[in-house]
Amino acid sequence: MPVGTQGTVKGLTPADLKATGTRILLANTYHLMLRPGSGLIRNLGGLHRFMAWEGPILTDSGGYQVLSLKERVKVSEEGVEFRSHLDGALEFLPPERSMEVQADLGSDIAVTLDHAVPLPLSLAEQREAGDRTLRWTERSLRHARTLALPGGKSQLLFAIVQGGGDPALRREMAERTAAFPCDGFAIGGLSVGETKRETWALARAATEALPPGLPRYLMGMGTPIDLLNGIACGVDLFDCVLPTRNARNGMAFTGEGPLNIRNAEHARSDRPLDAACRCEACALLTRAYLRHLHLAGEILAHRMLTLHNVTFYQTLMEAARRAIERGLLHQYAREFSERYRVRGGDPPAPA
RNA sequence: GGAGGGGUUCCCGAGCGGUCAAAGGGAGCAGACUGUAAAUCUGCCGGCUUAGCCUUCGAAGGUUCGAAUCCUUCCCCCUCCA
Repeated sequence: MPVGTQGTVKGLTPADLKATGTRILLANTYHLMLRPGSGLIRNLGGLHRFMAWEGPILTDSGGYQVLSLKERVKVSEEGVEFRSHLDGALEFLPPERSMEVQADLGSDIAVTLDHAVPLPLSLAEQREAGDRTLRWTERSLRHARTLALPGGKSQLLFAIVQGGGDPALRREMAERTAAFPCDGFAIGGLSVGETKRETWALARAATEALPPGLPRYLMGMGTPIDLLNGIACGVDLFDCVLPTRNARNGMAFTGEGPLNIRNAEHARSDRPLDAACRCEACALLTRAYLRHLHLAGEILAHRMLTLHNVTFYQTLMEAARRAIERGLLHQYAREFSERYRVRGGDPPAPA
């Protein structure tokens, strides 16, 4: 899922998104609640109509903003208190309100409100946040069932697994989350300070405790290698800002690893970003031209790199799906990893 | 012809006797970014055998323990008056 926090995948039109192979988007409760307001979107027929996107939308509950806006947030048992980053107004977001906003938006998949915490953190605090998440999950799901969506459509509900950085606690939280009646499960609170090795141990601890027949969504990750590792751990759905944000910051993902289009080595290159890519940028534009656009601060650079990166990610997922169908996922992941070169990062998939 | 202002490290531009290899910005070079307060942020940015040394503030000479800063001459540029 490309990330469309504010009801837009920055720089791309719905038609662009279709061309990338995107099927489902993510949008954000907290941001759309503050601006333009969920009531306004509901009155205009819901988020799909508002942003002219016909495909499915998953809405994040706002739980991540507890991390990303931590200096303007106070968490209590009742819910999350935000000091608006737009005008400083006090906004209270209890689990019930998050579900109401998501119902107003009319997303196809709503996600329960969770309490995400950064690592490292004391085990007692990790447990406290996990327990609170379970109580909030219960409240979120109970309240969501009382809500009507615009146009009478239905909405799937995903519950979020927290549990911090301890695999045993993670497993316990996943088991207790799995007991809730819902349509799928999200794994949150990863890539928040732990090592990659720990990330995958935690992800596996979670997926192994979740029912095999329902979708699992790994929240917020990751790099191309992360996605393959996540799939190997039994994850079905991902979202991440890397392909879009990094595109705007000059980074392009390729089969040979990420590249920084600002780098002088591309100044005279008439190669495309990735010769194997089907996107418009790769079909028509050279690295030298894209570098020029980026250094000149031209908006087209951001659009083209975003289009490329999202296409690259969707192509990677299509290839993974085909590999799974043929029982060749591990071979595919190994071959991809061998070609994909990252300085100093992204260790190979766990056994 | 007269009066005045100025030439600073790639560019713009501060400095106006020591704490100056010289503020700040730009450009350039590199890096970071994982449920987006991000078209953002960080580092480097004269040279070297880098806790030090060498070269540099239009040019040359001088004053001084010490000069980008003061003096002399010269070379350029700009503004106003004629």
